[in-house]
Amino acid sequence: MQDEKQFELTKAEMGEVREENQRLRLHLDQIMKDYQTLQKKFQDILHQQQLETSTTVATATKPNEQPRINDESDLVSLSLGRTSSPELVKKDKRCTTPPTKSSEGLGLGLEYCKFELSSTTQAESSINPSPDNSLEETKDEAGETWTPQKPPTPKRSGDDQEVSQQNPTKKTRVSVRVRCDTPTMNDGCQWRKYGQKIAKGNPCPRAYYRCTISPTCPVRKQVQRCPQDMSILITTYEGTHNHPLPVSATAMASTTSAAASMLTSGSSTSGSNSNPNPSISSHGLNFYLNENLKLKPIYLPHSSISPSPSCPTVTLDLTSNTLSTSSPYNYRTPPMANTFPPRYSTTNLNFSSLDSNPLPISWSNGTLNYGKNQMGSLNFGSTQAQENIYHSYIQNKSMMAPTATSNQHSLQPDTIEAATRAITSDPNFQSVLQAALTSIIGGVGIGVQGEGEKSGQNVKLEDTFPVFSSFPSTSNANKCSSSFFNKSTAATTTTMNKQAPGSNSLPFSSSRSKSTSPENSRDHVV
DNA sequence: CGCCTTTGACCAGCGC
DNA sequence: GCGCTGGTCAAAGGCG
Repeated sequence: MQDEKQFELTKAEMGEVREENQRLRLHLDQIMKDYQTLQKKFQDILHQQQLETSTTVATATKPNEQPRINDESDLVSLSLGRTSSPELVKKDKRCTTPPTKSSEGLGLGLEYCKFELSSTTQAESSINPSPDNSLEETKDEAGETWTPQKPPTPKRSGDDQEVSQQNPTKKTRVSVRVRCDTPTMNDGCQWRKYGQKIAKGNPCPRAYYRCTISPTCPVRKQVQRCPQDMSILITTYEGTHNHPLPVSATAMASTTSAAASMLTSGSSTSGSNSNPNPSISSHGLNFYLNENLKLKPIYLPHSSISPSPSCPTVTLDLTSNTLSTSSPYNYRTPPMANTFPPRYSTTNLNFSSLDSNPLPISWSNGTLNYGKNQMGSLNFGSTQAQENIYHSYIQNKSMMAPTATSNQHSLQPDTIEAATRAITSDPNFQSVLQAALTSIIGGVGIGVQGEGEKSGQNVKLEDTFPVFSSFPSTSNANKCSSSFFNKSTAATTTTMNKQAPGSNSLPFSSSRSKSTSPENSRDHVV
């Protein structure tokens, strides 16, 4: 009798297991379907882009480029967003970044394949990030570097033709707001200061830096303190690196590149986007996307740092929200939009923590470090499947870094839905999320972006996030990384990470800033 | 000596 | 046209 009972029980259990198995299978089928759909979509887009840019990139070919990739052991080739298709990488011996149809540049493309090219005539890379970083070299050899405000000179006319066809004045900028008590944010790149100005309305001087990793690199950045909160450092990047990037620089570059890519692709895909307002609030990771001013722009009060009205700007807000509460100003009040005429769309990527997390995120050693308990706020699940996959990744990660995943929230249904729509309707959005996640999680490995793409809808994070155990850290106490946030990081030095050593150039001059309190700039902020 | 920062001058764009 | 402002240049000086 007992045996019979046990047999029945086991039978029932087996039935349940079988049922569950069936469910899982259905689930898997659904995922596979989604994946295939997305993949098809992605390939379509790639195909389209290739068609569109095939005429412009025909010249950028050099047989010796490919081997060079392998030579640079500590340099990483980054191709974000649309550039991450492994298929494309294989196909494209020219090392072209994936063709984009966006007229605005991916501000900080990290492609380096064009590094050695000098004879190509491509559109300005910051305008068109595709295989065209060579342009800078052409320009620079002529003694003219990045001169956004200068009218096109005859020698650039060839290049600018394409640019002007797209948009002559638009240059995507990526502005990163980071809480940082050091003069500059260590993003891994080498910068040389070439100027400093006191911008109107901001008592803190703005410093201008130029990338010095390559003498021909057109990338520049502006560093400025936020007038409302001096602990916030606003770094605005412009241009595209035309050289290999140190590993330590890839995190920031990938994120900014992705952000810029999102800005550019946002306008190009908005028409077909089923969700016209992909504003996602996933427990702390907020994407404020306004496309072509269709949405009410949400400006940061520090818009003064984006000086040129001709530059669409992406703002990555990596500050904690506690700031907002401690400050007399609400940093995300829509009325701020009135202060700055929205000539061009501005995208704010808000990585702030909504809860009052005292640990801000920071760029450390080139890696974006998020405070503990932040991981839980980064859920991009759309369907249960996506959520599960991401959670499984999180869990996976937590095995390696147990402290990183201690606080996981469940997703609000509408949030999930919004995320789903956004992700599934815009492949580029996915790249952005991927890059953001990549950076935030800290194990950044965009170099193997191809793997991530393979996974289709559900980004295979394990493949995309190789641990950067070799991430160089800086010994420069002046940098955010070592002094403020990442106190736990071992301070191993590396020459790659040398950034304005001993820089006291922080646009944060006490002698100049007589009025650094928020009150003094209130009139500017309105 | 080479690289870097500092800083005043210069230039161009923009608004009035 | 003029003044303001942002952005860049380049000489001078500092530092390792």
